[in-house]
Amino acid sequence: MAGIEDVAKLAGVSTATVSRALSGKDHVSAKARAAVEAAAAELGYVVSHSAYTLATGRNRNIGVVMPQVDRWFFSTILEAAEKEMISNGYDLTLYNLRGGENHRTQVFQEFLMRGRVDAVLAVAIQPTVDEIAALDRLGKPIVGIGGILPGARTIEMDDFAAGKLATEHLISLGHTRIANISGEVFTNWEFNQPGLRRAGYLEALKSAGLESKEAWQLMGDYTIQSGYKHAKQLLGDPRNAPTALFCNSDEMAIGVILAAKDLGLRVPQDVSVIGIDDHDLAEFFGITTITQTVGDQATFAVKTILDLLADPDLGSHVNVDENTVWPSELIVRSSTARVNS
Amino acid sequence: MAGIEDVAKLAGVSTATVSRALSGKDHVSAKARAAVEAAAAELGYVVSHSAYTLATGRNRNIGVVMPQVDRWFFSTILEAAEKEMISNGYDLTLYNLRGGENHRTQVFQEFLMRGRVDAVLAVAIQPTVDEIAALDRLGKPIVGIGGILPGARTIEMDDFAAGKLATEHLISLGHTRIANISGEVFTNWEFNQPGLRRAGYLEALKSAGLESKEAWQLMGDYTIQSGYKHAKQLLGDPRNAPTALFCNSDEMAIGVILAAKDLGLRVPQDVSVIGIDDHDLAEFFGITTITQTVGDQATFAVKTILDLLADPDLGSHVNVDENTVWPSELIVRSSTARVNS
DNA sequence: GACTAAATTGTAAAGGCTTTACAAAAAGTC
DNA sequence: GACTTTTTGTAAAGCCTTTACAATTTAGTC
Repeated sequence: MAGIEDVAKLAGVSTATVSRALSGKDHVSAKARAAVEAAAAELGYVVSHSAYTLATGRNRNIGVVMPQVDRWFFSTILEAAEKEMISNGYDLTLYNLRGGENHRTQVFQEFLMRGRVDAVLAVAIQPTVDEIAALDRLGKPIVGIGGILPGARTIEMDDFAAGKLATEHLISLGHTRIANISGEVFTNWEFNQPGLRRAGYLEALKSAGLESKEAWQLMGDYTIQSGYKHAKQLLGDPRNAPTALFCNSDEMAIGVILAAKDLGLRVPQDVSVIGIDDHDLAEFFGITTITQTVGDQATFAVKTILDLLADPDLGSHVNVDENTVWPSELIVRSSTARVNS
Repeated sequence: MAGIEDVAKLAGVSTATVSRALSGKDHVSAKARAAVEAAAAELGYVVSHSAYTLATGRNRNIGVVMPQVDRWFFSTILEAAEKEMISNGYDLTLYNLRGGENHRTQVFQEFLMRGRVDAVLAVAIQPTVDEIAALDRLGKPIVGIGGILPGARTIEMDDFAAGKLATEHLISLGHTRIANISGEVFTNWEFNQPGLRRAGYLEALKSAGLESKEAWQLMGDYTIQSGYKHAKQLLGDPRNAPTALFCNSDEMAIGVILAAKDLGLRVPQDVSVIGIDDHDLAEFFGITTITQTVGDQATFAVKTILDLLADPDLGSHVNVDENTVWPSELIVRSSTARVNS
């Protein structure tokens, strides 16, 4: 393996110049830079990453922590985040917290703190105040997506407002019997996003002087299967059947549409359905939904991290826990219509 | 930040003993080990990962290279691979090659070669012979999923056999008009898996003395939308309508089912559909399919990498390019039935 | 208790780069 | 030609562990 000295020798300069040239610093003549680059290419030299890290304290590596990977929301974020990182020369190290409390602790204690990463992107995960403080002490920025983190910058859609807007849309179409299929929160370190959306739903109903039955407040798990199961149950029950459903995810809305079809109900003539996400499949199924452009959220989050890394002062307790409310808007497609009275 | 010397001082031993104790090595008395652990805990000491890497040459980090993340196949692999790695103390660094040739070159040259990773898991990606050789020279194992890599260990399902089996299943039900919706390969570094499945399909037809029309050989992109579009077109055309479709993915099979429904055709009475994957949704939609247990493939691949890392001799050119044909089997559900003659 | 073998511990070098202060050389300016 | 500015080189310190080897301690045996 060629080292920096070999390159210096071949290029006819000193190691200091090689270092300066290769890391794109000032005070290097064009000629010297070219010679160094040529020599490096010839020898197949690449700087030793660990030596670089040891000397500079920088890893050029960002840790992404999420509760799971194999669902639309998370893999979409990963896709966008990786792209933004790699094009800025940063690696993405993935920490999936699916393994429970022990696993979670291990990740924070052993991996994030050991200085393998320069910063952390927490997706739909709520680190403890202590964990955030510890990272802060190490000078490692942390940015969150999906909820508010005290002591860190965050990006989130307004889940309460989204729940309210979705419900208001249905109310504006004359619906009075409106159900909500929410999501479940399994651990105490995830955000209570389903609760907020549910609250928005209840608020909208209340403002309109409408009621929500107990039977209309369901708990799903974001999947098509779960939307289907609940909708079949609900729409098949003549005493409780609502005329409209607000689902916490587009996937569940798809499940609802399929269930309605199987019951011989037409969407939207007999049942209206609205989701949240603007999932890849939403347009295909004609789902009225509320966008959250998650890929863009991820890109923005990574940009914020890179800014923080470039100028550490930005993070110094001034605007640290600034929360960006991500814009989301209603997209009306063909799954909602005026109630059939 | 506490360093190893601080711990040594507090525990009243040398740095060498601290190192031995903390990395679980032999030749440390129980007393010394306890003292070191107590001191480390008190000071909140964690070993510097970069110094560890510089001293040992090991990163405890495995690079995963894939052409995209936000599709079922890839995110399922990622989920399983991360789990296996983290529980063995390895990090997963993600390299998504979606950005085209330049991006791909950058990843191989700058990231993989720079020694940021100890090994590479290539998913549905075909590195060049040179790239594999370069990694080999650096002593970095590379294991592939999804196709055969000359010079590396690989795991793949037998795509030809799967295509043949799927088609034979349809033939055994009396179908003679069988179409295939294949996949597209966009870059020259991805495996030609669609081609192999198509070849299996053609072989099965040929063996049975059946023909495949040009119109029955379609090119999809693995998505529900694409299955729907092609199926609607095909099933709606009275001259060409097949009685059965073999799809390269379960998602496309779902699209076919939805298209059939929209055309008023019953599945499986009027049209049979078979997919490949055993996707999360396959059971829900009652899709007859061929399993490929991708999560298990990923786990196995990571285990192989860890073995290779533990015992480098294993990789020394003896069985290097051993390919594991991953078992896959037919799961018959309710999307296929005897042809309606 | 002397002697040998085994286990434990310490010392010091190695690993490969970046940084930096200072000095020296080259280039540019009037 | 004197003076300023830019570029380059020198050389050492620093980053923090691991590990080979030597030294020391402990255990075991007769």
